Amino acid sequence: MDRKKETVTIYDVAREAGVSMATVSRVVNGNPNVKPLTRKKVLETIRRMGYRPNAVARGLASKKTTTVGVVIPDISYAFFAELTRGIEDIANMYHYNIILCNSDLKKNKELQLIEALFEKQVDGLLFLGGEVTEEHREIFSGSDIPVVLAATQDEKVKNRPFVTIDHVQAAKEATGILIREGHQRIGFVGGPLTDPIIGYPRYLGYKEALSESGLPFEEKWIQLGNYRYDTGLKATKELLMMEEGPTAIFAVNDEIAVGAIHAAQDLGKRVPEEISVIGFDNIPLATQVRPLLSTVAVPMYDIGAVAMRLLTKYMNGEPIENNQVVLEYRLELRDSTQLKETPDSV
Amino acid sequence: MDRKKETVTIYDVAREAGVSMATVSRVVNGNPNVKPLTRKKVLETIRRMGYRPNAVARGLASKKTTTVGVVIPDISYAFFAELTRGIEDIANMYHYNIILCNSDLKKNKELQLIEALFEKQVDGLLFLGGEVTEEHREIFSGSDIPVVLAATQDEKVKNRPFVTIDHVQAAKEATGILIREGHQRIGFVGGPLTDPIIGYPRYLGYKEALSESGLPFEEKWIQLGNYRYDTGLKATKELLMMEEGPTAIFAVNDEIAVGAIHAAQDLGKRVPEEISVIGFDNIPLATQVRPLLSTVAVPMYDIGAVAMRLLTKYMNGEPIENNQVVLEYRLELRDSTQLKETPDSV
DNA sequence: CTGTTAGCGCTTTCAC
DNA sequence: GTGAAAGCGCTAACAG
Repeated sequence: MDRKKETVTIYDVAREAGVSMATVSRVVNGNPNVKPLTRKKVLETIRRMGYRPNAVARGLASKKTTTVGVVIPDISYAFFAELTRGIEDIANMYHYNIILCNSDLKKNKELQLIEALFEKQVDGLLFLGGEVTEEHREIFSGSDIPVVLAATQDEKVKNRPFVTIDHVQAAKEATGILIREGHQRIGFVGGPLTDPIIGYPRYLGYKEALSESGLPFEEKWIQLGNYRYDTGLKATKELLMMEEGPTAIFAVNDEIAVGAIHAAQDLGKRVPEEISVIGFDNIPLATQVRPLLSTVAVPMYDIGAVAMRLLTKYMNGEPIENNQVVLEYRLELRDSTQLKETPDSV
Repeated sequence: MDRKKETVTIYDVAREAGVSMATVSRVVNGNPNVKPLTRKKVLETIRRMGYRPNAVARGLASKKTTTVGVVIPDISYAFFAELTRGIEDIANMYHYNIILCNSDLKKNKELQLIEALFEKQVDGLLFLGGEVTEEHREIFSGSDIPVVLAATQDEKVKNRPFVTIDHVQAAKEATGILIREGHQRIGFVGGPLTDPIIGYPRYLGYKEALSESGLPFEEKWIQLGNYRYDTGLKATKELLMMEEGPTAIFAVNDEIAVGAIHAAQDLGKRVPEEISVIGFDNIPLATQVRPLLSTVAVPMYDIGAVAMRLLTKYMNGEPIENNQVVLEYRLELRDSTQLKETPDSV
C-alpha cells in the first residue's frame, strides 16, 4: 500500500469516486443531503484509499477544532486527577479532545499556557485553580473563546461562569464537627493561605466556625506548608507536642489529614479517642487509612464533568439557564472523629 | 478595542507595518534573516494590534502541530497521573502540548482514540498500557507519525520504540524478598492476568520466583480483581482466613498492597511480624500507611519523561542511539517486610 | 441532490 | 533582507 507516503486528500477521493469535493465532505460529515448510492460509492472509495480527514484543515476552514484547553495546577494530585477524569469523560462524550496543561499554580505559566491554548484555537477553556488576576481577565475577555472556571470562581467578575463548591461553608461545617465533639483547642493544618482557591477559603471557614462558637483562635495552632502528606505529618507533630496543644485537627485536605493521623499515632495518641482529625476532599486515600478518615466529600468528578458540560453549551451556542453552579458537598463522618451522625446541615 | 470582533491576521500586520507577510512570518518564527530595525517595527505593530498567530493555519501550512497525543488507561490512577506529569513536563520543555485521552484499557476505545489523534495531525503519539494488537500495529504503521510505547512494549514488533522497566524481573525480586524472609506460603493479589502490561508480567515474575526456589505454587493463593485498594482488602482477607493460608503477600501494585496490610490488621495480624506484604510502583500512598510499605520503586515520572524525550527526537529527526529503553527499578524495603537490606540485585 | 468557487491564515520556495 | 505567490486540505455559501 502507498498510504504511507502520499497522504490522500478529499480531492483524491472526489476524483476517484467521480464526485465533487463537496460531496465527499458531505458524506464525511454525515450531511443527509446525499443520495444513498452516492454515499455508498464515496464511503467505498474512502475505505479503499485509506482516506483520513485532516482535522487541522477542517479546523482552519470551519473555525472549530473540537479541542478544549484544560489548565490545571498539577495532575499528580488525586484531587485534580479525578476532576480531570470527569472533564475528559464528558469531553469525549461530546467528541471533544482536551489539551492538558499543568500550571503548578504559577501565574506566569498559567498566562503563557492560556495564550498558547488560544493560539491553538481551542474551542473553549477550562481553568482550574490559581487566582484569577487582572491579567487573566484581560486575556480571557480579549477573545471570544468561552472560559469556565472549575473548583474556583472569580469574585471580581460577576458573570464569569464557574462550577465549584462552597469551600468556606464546608470548612466551617467540618470544623463544626470537631467543635460539637467538645474540642476546645482545634488546630489547623493547611497549605499556603495565599492560595485563594483552597488555602484561604478553607482557612476562613475554620476561623468563622471558631468565632461563631466563641472558641479561641490561636495563631500558634495554625500550621502551614504545602498540600502534601508530609506537611500533615510534621505540622501535626509540632502541634501535638506543644503545651496546651490542640486536641483536634482540621486539615485542609485529605493527604494532610492522613499525615495528621499518623503523626498522632506516631506520638502514641489514639485517633479518635485522644485526637480527632477531619480532612477535606474525600480522595480514595481517605478510605485507605486506619482509622478511616472523616472528611468533606467533594464531588471532584462532578465538578469536572459539570464544568465541561457547561463549556459544551457555550461552544454549541446552547441556551444556558445557570452558568454559575455551586455543587453540594457532604460530610462523610468515618472513624477519625467521634461524632458519627451528621448534624442537620446549615 | 476591537480585538474581540475582528481577528487580526498576519496579513493585517504586514499591511500595517508596511512589510510583506513573509517578513512578519519570519519575525514571528524567530528567523534571523530580518533586519533588526524591521523586526522592531513588526514586533511593535504586532503588539499594538494584538496579533495572535493562528496555530491551526500554521499547522496546515507547515504540517506540524507541536501537539502530541497521549493515550493512557486512566488518569485517576496515581501511577498514570505521575507518569503523565513526566510526559507533560518534557513536552512543555520542548514546546509541545499534549492531548490526553483515557482508554480504560478498552481496545476499541484505544483504536478510536488513536484514529482521532491521527486525524488531528499530532506530531507524535505516546501509547501507554493496553495490549498492542495487530490492529494497533496496522494503524501505527499506516502513518508516518512516530509512536512510542511507555510502561510497556510490543513483544512482536522488534523495533517499536518503548520505555519501560523489566516487570517480570522486578516482580521476581520482590517475591524473592518474601522468600528470603523464610515465607513458604506466598499469596498473590493482582488485577486481571489478561493485562499484558502489568497483570501478567508481574504474575510471571512471582511464579518464576517461586519455582526457582522450589516453593509450592497454589492456585488458591492467587487472588484477582482490579487494581484498587478494595481488591487488596477483600482478596487478602480471603487468603488469610484460609486454612494453610499465605503468610506473605505479593501485591501487584501499592494500592492493593495497602489494602492487604489493612486486611491483615483488621484480622488482628501484625505486619510484618505475622504477615509480610510487598507492593509495586512506590506511589505516594506507600509512605502514607503504617507500617510503611515495602515496594518496588518504579520511576514513573521518568518513564513518562524519557518516553516523551524519545518522541521529541523522532519528531525532530534527531539521531537516536537507543529507542528501546529499560529503566532501572529499585527495591524499597520499608516496614511491611522484615528484611531491611536489599540483597545483591541479580 | 450535487458541483463550483472562494477562502480559512499561515509557511515556503523562489526571485530579486 | 525582503517580497510575491502558490499552496496546505478542508468547509461553506451559492448556484443549479
